[in-house]
Amino acid sequence: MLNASSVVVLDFETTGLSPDMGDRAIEIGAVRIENGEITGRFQQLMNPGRRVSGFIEDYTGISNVMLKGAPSCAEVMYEFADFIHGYNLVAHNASFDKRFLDAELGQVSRRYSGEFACSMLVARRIYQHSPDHKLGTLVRYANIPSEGVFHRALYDSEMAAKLWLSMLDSINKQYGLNEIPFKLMQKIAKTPKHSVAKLLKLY
DNA sequence: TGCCAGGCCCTCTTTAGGGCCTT
Repeated sequence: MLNASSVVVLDFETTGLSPDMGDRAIEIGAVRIENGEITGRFQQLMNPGRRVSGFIEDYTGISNVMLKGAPSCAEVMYEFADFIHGYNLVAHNASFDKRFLDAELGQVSRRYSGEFACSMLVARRIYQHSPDHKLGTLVRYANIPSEGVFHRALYDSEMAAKLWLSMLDSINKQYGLNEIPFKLMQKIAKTPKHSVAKLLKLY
C-alpha cells in the first residue's frame, strides 16, 4: 500500500490531550480508502474505565451514560488493529492521534505496520490561503459538502478523508501528478512552505 | 477537584517565545 490514495484515515475522541498524563480514548472512527474510493468504515465508542469531564461531554457530545454501556478500550482497540493492518495512516494533526493509537494498542500488545501522514501539515502547504487549518475550516475552504456534527470520531475521520482526497486532486491538477506516493505526501508535510512548489514541479 | 502535552512553525530567532492544532 504505497499509494497516497489507499490509506486509513482515523480520528480519536479522548478524555483529554495527553496519554502520558493518563488520558484515554473514548471513541475511534476511521475510513478506509482504496484507490480514492471509500471502501470501509469503523466506529466504536469505548469505556475508558472512569468518568469523563463535563468539558469533554460538551465538546464531543459523548456522555458518561453513553460510555457506561460501551465495550472496553482493550476490546475495541484489539479489533481496530485488524482494521488498520497493512495500511498507511492519515489523521488531522497526526501527532495527537498517533500518541493515543500507540498508547491504546500498547495496552493490548498489538502493533501496526503502516506509517502516519498528517493532513494538517499537508494542508498548511497545499491550502496556504485557508483562513486557518482547523479541520472544519479546511472542509469549507475546499468546498467539501458537510452536513454532520464535527467532534465525533467517524464524522471527523470522514471529513479528513475527503480533505485528503481533495488535496491529492489539487496536487494532481496543479502539477500533473495522478499517482502520488504516500512517501511524497510525508515529504510535503516536512518541506518548508516556500519550497513546496519547487518540490512538486521537480517531482 | 483541578490540573495537565507536544510537535510544528514563524519571527522582533538559533543562548527564545508564543500561536496553532488535536481532546
